[in-house]
Amino acid sequence: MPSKTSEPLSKTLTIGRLAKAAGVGVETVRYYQLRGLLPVPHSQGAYRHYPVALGDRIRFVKRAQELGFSLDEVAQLLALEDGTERDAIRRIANQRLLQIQAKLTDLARMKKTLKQLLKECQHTGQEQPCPIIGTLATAQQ
Amino acid sequence: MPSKTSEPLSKTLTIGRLAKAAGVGVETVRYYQLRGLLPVPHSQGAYRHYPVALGDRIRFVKRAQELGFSLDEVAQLLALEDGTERDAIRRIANQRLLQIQAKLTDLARMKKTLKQLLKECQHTGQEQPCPIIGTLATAQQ
DNA sequence: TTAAACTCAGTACTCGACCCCAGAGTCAAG
DNA sequence: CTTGACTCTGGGGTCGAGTACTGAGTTTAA
Repeated sequence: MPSKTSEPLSKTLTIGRLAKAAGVGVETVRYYQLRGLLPVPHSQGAYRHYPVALGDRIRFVKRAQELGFSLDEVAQLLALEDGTERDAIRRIANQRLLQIQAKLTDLARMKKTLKQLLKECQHTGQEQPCPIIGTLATAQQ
Repeated sequence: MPSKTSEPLSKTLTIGRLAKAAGVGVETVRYYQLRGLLPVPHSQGAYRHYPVALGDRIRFVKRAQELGFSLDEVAQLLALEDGTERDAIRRIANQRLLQIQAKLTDLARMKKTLKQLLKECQHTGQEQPCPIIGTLATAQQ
């Protein structure tokens, strides 16, 4: 029996513990539930009780956000999880895929530019004002 | 003499023309000026007059934004332009480079996962709920 | 059993990046 | 010199993604 705190046998967490486990605030968990990113928890008693697995879900949301997805978009990604409405879901996933590809392309170009910039910046004299940098501001077709 | 409208000989634009040229609203131009993304224009008279070249600058800002840079970060990138403080500037550029690289890596993994997901989703039966998708939510280390 | 810690719903506030509006002033074409 | 398009400052609103707070109720560990 591993218990510093008595959890209700089935592996669920109160909102605070889930939040802590996922590294977010309780407000965020509530907000995500409101936004449909987390299922409505089956509360026995007055408090929400979330399956522990939702910690991963929350972390997934966070990661997707960092990659520039909005919560609505993340919700669509997560809709994949239930497996109903397969075809609609596949369309969405395909869109996201294209979107990701576009971002990758852009970022790659950005990286190249910046790298080039840095290299040339290191090779020009201290006093003339880094002429390549005009490139940065202009040559971004 | 190419003139439908008489601009003051030196190549400057009023805020409206600059905005239109750059594909943004005048409010955005003013806001950017406020945020230090555009130099304070040397106004002869009561109106701002911007060098035409700033259109490129604005477009650069927009593109960088799409790549997930905040205006503050873009301001740092633009600080590259004057060429003073080379070393500080190089540090910033290097940070951005790392940041971009990290995003690229993440996005690439995301793409792979999603692709895999789609493939498997197409191959599993209609009724069992796409078991790989758990992967999406959990296996994103 | 009681006090500390937690949770509830709801509202309000924040922050970034703008957008919109009012009322006044300015510019330049006819 | 007038007219209409443009610009000015200043203030407010919006939207997304939360964070903070309030006053009440609930658990749970001592």
